[in-house]
Amino acid sequence: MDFSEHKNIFLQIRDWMVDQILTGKLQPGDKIPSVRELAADIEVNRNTVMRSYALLEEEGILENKRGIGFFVSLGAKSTLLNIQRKEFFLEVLPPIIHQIQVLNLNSGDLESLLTVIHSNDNKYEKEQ
Amino acid sequence: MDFSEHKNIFLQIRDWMVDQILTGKLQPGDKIPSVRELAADIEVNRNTVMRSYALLEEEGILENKRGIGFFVSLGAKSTLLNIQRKEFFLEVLPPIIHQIQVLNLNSGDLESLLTVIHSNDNKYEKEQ
DNA sequence: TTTAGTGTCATAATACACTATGACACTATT
DNA sequence: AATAGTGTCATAGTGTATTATGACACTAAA
Repeated sequence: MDFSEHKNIFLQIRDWMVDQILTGKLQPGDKIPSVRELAADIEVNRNTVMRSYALLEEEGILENKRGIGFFVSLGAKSTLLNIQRKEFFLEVLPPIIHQIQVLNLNSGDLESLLTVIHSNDNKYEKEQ
Repeated sequence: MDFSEHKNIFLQIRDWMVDQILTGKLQPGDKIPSVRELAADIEVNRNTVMRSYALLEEEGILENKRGIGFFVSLGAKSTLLNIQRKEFFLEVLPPIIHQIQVLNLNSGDLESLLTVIHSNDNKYEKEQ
C-alpha cells in the first residue's frame, strides 16, 4: 500500500480495508491481519492501524474477539454498500460533476467511465 | 468558504482560486484579494493564504507585482486546463471508476452525471 | 502452567499544518 | 515627506497525526 500525501494514513488504511471487503477479497467472517502484523507489513505504527480498526469497528464493519483478533462482521457488505453509496452521492459525485463541467469533458474524454457505467446496466443481481 | 476536515487548508484555498478562474469569476489580468484581505475574509492566518498564493505563483497561475499585489496571469486559463485535466485523468478518474464498479452503480444511479457529460458533447467551442 | 499471539492502554517524542505577531521593503497616493 | 496598502520574512506557540515503546489482560495451544 502506498500512501497519498494529503490524506491521513489511518483513513487510507480504512479505505483500503473497505475496498478489500467490497471486492470480495475479504469475506464476512474472515479474520483480518492482526494489528501488529498489518503494521509491520505496511510499515506503519501499531497505533495507527489500531485507529483504523477502531473506526471500522465503530462503523459496524469489523468485530473484535478479545485475545483473538478482528473479523469482518457478517453484515459488513450491505452496511458498507449503504455507507459508501451515501458518501459517493453526497460527497464524491457533486465535485466530480462540477469538475467535468468546468473542464468541459465530453463523452470522448470519458469513454472509459461510460463503458463501466453501461456494463453495470447489464448485471442481473443488483443487490446481493 | 467552508473547509473540509481531511485536506490541508492551503490546498483548499488553492483549489477554490483555481475554480474561480476556470469558471470565469476571475479573469486573466484581474487583481485578486490581498493576502491580508482574503485571510480576514475566510478567517485564516495570513501565512496560510500566503502559502496558497505562493503555490499558485509557482504553478504559473498567479503573478506578483511587488508592493501592489497578486494578479491572475494571462495564460492562467489554458495553463489551468492542462494542469487540472491531467490531474483529473491521472488521479481523480481512476478511483472514481473503481468506486462505480465496486458499488455497482448504473445509468439510473448516475443520471445527473450522464446529463452533464452529454451536454458537453453539444458545445461548439471546445477550447477558448 | 508456560508460551506466543491477540487487542489495549499509557507515555513520550517527532513532524508538520496552522496560528499569532512583529518587523521590513516596496508602491501608490496624498 | 507621510501614510496606507501591498508582499515577505522570522519567530514562537498550538494542535494533531504519527511514531516508538513498554506494559497488561485475554485466548489458544503446547
